[in-house]
Amino acid sequence: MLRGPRARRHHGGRWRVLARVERFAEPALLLLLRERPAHGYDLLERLPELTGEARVEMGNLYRLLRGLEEEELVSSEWDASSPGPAKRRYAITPAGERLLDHWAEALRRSQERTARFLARYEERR
Amino acid sequence: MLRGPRARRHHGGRWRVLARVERFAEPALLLLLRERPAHGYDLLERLPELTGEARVEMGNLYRLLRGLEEEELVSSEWDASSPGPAKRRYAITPAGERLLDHWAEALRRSQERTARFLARYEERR
DNA sequence: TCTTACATGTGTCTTTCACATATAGATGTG
DNA sequence: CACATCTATATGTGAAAGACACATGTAAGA
Repeated sequence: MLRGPRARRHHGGRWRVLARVERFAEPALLLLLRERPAHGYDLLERLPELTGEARVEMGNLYRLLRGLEEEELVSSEWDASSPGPAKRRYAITPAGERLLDHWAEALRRSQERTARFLARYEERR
Repeated sequence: MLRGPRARRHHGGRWRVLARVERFAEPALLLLLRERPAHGYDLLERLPELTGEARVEMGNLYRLLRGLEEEELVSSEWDASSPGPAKRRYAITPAGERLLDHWAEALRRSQERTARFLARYEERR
């Protein structure tokens, strides 16, 4: 129950807690794409700037990108211009920008909840 | 992909984003129990003080409490003193308090990550 | 030639969580 | 008394997100 990907056993019989925001990869991708269009591998390398220690797994990233495209939150096309393996270049859509705005609001509310939690935690530490 | 329990369809064909912290019910329970021992139903009513709009579902709460007890993060005993249906009174253990401390640290790191995200979001809004 | 970096994917299992349902004692209301 | 409601604790089940492993192909460099 406490085991698993988000709270892993770790040397010394303690649980490693990450306290990640659910589906944080999604707003992170949208934010990176709002700054500039990019392809998947590029996003994979830039994501840790936003997600930190909690890396996004490669396979899931590409699935997430295709999911976002199905929802018309991003668009993509094969980029034949540059050399090397074929790459798909993604760009954010207006609907994607609106969703990012909603994420930002939700993240602000999340910040407030967590701040209240931490204040209450410190109260009688 | 964007559907489901955490991002629900909502009037007007838009996705409601909640941005909750994963497994937040766990530190919330530990914090409430550190303040004073309580039984499940009592915790169920007090949890919204910490979780806000994101309610904890009853069935999952009792499962979570038993899971925490298996890990010896809380202890419990049947409370025959008060009238009404039998209730199980939970208390936090020293291991539970240590885990709560780890959650607090993780939540602070989460706050910083989210703050960086929001700052970057505002940058070129 | 062989390895490594770049680039995009699929298969599959576990964990978390939502939603529905079951059980039972106590209390109030017609 | 019958019936509903509140208190209290559970189980069953299915969907979504994510971890981990693997597959495929191009290109550059040792």
